[in-house]
Amino acid sequence: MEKMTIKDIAKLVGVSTATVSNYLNGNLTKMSPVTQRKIAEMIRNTNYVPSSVARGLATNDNKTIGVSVADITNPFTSTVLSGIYEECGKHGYRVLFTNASSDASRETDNISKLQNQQVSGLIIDPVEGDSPIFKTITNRDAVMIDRQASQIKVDTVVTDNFESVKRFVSKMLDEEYDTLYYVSWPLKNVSTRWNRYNGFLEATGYTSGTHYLSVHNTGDTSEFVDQLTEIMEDNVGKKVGFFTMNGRVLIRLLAAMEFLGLEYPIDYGVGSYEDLDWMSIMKPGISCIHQDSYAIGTKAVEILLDKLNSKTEAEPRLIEVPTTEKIRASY
Amino acid sequence: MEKMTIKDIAKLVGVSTATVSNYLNGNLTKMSPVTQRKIAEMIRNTNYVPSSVARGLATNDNKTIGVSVADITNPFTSTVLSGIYEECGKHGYRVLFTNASSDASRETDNISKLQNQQVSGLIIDPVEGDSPIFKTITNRDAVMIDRQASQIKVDTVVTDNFESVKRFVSKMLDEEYDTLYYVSWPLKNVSTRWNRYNGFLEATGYTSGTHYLSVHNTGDTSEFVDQLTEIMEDNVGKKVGFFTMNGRVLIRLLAAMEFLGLEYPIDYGVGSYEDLDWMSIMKPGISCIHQDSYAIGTKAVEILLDKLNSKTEAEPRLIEVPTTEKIRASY
DNA sequence: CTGTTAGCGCATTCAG
DNA sequence: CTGAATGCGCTAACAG
Repeated sequence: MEKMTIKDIAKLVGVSTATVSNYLNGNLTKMSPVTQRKIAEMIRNTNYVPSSVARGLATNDNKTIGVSVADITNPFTSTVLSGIYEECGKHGYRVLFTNASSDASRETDNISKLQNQQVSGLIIDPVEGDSPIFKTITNRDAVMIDRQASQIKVDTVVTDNFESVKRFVSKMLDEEYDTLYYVSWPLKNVSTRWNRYNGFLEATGYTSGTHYLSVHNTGDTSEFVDQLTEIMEDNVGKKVGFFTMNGRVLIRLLAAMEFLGLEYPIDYGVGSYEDLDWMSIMKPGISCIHQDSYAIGTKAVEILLDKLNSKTEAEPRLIEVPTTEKIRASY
Repeated sequence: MEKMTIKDIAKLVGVSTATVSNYLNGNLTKMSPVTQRKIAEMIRNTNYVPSSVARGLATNDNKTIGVSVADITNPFTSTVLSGIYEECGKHGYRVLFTNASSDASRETDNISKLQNQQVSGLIIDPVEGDSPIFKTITNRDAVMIDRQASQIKVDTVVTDNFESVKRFVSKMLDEEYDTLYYVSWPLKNVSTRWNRYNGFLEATGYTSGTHYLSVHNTGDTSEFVDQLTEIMEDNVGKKVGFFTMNGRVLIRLLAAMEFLGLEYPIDYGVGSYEDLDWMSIMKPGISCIHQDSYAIGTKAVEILLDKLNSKTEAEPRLIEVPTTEKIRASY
């Protein structure tokens, strides 16, 4: 059973390759119903499948969208990817996957490679808000997700960071905390971290730069523990709470607190962005903000394919996907 | 700046396309050093990048490996994928991603699509141990990971399931448990679940079919809670322990126990397969088996590319990646 | 309604 | 050491 080509089935049916090609592309008006039927049957019998590679060469559009993610290991990201894949499948697109492992230079590399593979479109989950490579992408064939560039040059799909944190932290405030802290990876140039921080500031009224605590995602957390110690000492007798900007940061906080012999919700209160499965079985459960990662993926694809089909370049938009709250008992 | 082709740079340099092609493919002996230099320079100046699509058509090998995963949302799987991507990149292969969302028919679909996209090779993380589509894949261009087929027809890379569970459970036994239970998703035809169960049986000496508890990964867990209740009632005054076959199952168990008002390690002991970041911050920390998911990914790619390059079909092998133990205080 | 033909960008003989 | 010619599988005018 050799690999069939369009020529083979044309010969078998007794028509030209052009006719078969037309059939494959749905130009049914260009041939008689009999021919259609004969071609259809022959294709079924031979299990013929057109070569997407050849088609890609001929049409200069190989129906694949390239995805660059910052870190596939992040549970948020894998859910987004599943959304992307699902939506692409619905529209007959494949997905070419790349992962930067949180390394900006890897990302640059990945994106330029994707561009050179002549993908139809690009979906980028950026490592940081800025990168020279971003200058090379256009709003005609790309969309960004999760994190927004400092300058929005292409459509960007993010979760509702600012407002949802503002709302959530306001609720924490209702519990009469004396003081609240925002805990995050180093803010750097990452929009999600900043937007959540700003939502936090808006709710609390604190001034920027204060009530902010950063952890490094690398091994050593002694510095972080020291800062925490100081904060807790400064606030003896007061009610102090923390808002962590994602699940992994929350883990750092909890580990550090455990190390200090402190327990929530007694010694401190805590709430977090991101809703991970294990948060519900903590004792007590972690109150958090649930984001619809899957929808971010599907939405991004929808927008992208829309653009690809209507070759008109529009103004870049910022789409915010709403969140929900899971109130449990951690604060 | 139009898209350059091999013809363009051939013309610019003043040689034929064949020479440029030879240069691109490292056949440097076929041209003078001067020509090499001129071509090299021209390529640099024009930012020329050969079209992988065209090359794919011409060579009938488009340097992409297709990946079919059972569920990208599984933390295990995303780490594996990152390993796959990394190793592929090192060897100049791209990765075409597909996800079955734990649906066997989606998987069949995905794999047959990948086959029709003329990928160079296939890596499959199967939904179940058996599927008609597996008959269509050969050991020349595919490897399976994580779960093994009931009949090993292609090289398969898995974690050391049986032995590591056997060892781990033996240690639990040293703590003088009166009785131990294995908790799992329904065993079905999934090798990882069975192999871990068999390791459990080997260590405990129980007979197959006993001391086994299954949870469904769908919403309702009332049945599971009932079984648990019964077990705990049957064993009042005795020391009872549980081994969960992965992190998500552990979560179900913990949630159910919480519902019953029971606490580890007091009312029961627990250990688990899989080492997830949150397990260390549970109180007390969860003792578990740590598997090297990343290595599974890289290993799979290594084996696959090996096969692709040495077109000789060998006997399918089963490769087991070793695990390590994280002993904390949950039993 | 159907067939001819010329590419798409590159690799690969085979001559020179 | 170099180039002309041919083909990979398919699409897209353009004729008929």
